[in-house]
Amino acid sequence: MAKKPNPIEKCSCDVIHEEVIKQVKGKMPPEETLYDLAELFKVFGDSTRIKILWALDEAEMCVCDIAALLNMTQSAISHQLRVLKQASLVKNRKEGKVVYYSLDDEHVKHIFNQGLVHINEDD
Amino acid sequence: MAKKPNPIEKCSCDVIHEEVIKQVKGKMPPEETLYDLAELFKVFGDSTRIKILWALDEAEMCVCDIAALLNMTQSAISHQLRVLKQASLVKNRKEGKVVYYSLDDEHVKHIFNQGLVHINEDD
DNA sequence: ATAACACATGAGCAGTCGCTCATATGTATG
DNA sequence: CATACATATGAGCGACTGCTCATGTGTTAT
Repeated sequence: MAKKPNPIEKCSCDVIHEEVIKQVKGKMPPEETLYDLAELFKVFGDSTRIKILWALDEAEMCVCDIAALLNMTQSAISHQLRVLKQASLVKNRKEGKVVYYSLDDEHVKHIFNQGLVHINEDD
Repeated sequence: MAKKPNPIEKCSCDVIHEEVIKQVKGKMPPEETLYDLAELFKVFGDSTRIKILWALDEAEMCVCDIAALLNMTQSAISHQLRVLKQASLVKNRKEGKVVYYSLDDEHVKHIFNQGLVHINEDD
């Protein structure tokens, strides 16, 4: 088998299964979709935010309540709520001085549950 | 209303809804579960790993194939495959010099799909 | 207006992450 | 044996993250 010059820049090794690569490449979703997906999971990738989301799934709460529940500073919670809001995962309503947060997506629990299924497998 | 000393250390503000906090606290899963869940989503929170998982869902591939497909170095891919394997998301089999990777969890696509549902909502 | 309070936000810092580069490991081949 | 090749891995670097601390904003009460 004659050695061909590697057609792909960054990979120093020879391409072994060109057909497979071509086939898979055709089935991959657009870059942007995969990027957005990663960005979403990045938001879930922090235990503080997971706790906040889990708590808000149980009840609407104000910033101070969440801070007390998780035994963290108001500032830390506020920063995280900002991240969650930018990801369209939580919404808020204002009542005087108090801002109440709640979930803005009914899929959050579904995503959590799928994750738990993986965790609870024996490995 | 008499001001009570704040019973919780880290929160400087008054607890406004003690009943709600107590109720939600009772329904929260154990710390460790929420931490593990965050650790799992942290693995999904990188577009390179998302691409690898998506590709492996289409076909079993060797390290070199994946590197070529994603136009990245073999080293970068190898490092990421290590992370994915530690998370029990991929498995591998060795055939001579070549190591073939494939998905080790049929739930991966379900988790992705739930994420996509969120992304595709209007916001 | 002044004070008190709930919350938001910017700066800064320690820790983490994902890559590159060099090199090590392991396997087939001459 | 030496060589070539597929992969793994450690060190190191720049970028990012999640917190703290100080302060700003907006609302209510006196």
